[in-house]
Amino acid sequence: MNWRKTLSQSGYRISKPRQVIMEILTQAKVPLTPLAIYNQARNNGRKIGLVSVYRALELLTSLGLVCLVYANDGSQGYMIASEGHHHHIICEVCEQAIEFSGVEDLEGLILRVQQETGYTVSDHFLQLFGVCPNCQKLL
Amino acid sequence: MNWRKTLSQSGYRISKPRQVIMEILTQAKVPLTPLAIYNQARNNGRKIGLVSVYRALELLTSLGLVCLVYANDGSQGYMIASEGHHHHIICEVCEQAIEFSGVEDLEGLILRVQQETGYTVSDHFLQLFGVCPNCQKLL
DNA sequence: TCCTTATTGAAAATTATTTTCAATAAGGAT
DNA sequence: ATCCTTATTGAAAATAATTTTCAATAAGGA
Repeated sequence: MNWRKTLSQSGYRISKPRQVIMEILTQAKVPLTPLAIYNQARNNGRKIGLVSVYRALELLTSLGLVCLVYANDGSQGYMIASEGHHHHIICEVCEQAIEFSGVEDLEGLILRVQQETGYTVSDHFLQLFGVCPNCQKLL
Repeated sequence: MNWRKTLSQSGYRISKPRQVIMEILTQAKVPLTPLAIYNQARNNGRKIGLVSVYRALELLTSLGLVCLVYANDGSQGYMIASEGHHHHIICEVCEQAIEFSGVEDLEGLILRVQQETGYTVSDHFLQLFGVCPNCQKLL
């Protein structure tokens, strides 16, 4: 299902700022902050307000169309999200981030932690950090 | 190695604010924001500045004595860290967070992702979310 | 095309974080 | 124990990030 349908079917409108933001995030290679998205839109001649960026990101994230990733230093950025549960691996040199899937690989760990801690586990967040193929060549 | 030694051996002083912060974090059950730490110190009659809290947290985190965890909503808090690499599981009801270890369980996943993506993986961040034993009873 | 109302965006308000700098205190040297 | 050096503190100011407010706009069903 594409993001336009997801928005409509949830009762939200396909507004200009939302379109611009989805376009930018779709093409982005690295996670972007709200301000970065705003600046990029401006540079492309698309006039949108920073407030709308904040609001749209909140909405899009809640719908699972966009997701928040964390740099190793704790700073945050937004990326486009594909359907289903994914994780990200981020290059520590160029920041380029890509998705990977693999919830199954965590099953064992989750079961063990549930037994050891008594917690029930309902969700998880995993991110890998490393060096992307391109930056490996340059080093 | 205790935190005092870690600080000294790295050339840092055991100052009052750092002691207060380590005390508070050691006793804390939930991750605390800089402001929360500051307020708690104040309430206990320990007069420290908020700026020092920010500075100390940055230092302590860089030394691995304290670590940053993320709530499911993206908000951040600090927790005491034990030695070695650990992960956290956070209760979505009461926010209580505890550590668990288990880097080994990720080996397989990491190897697979390295092959699939071409990235080399050097670090990772994992957090689980769920309900703690106590909150399970109350539900 | 009209009409309803979700959404926008500018400005103001609030909150979070960082910088500056003189005063203080940690801890090695004496 | 006291002195001395300098890392560290904390108040205030500066900056940055985020949220609120509200009148104007525009999305999309009728």
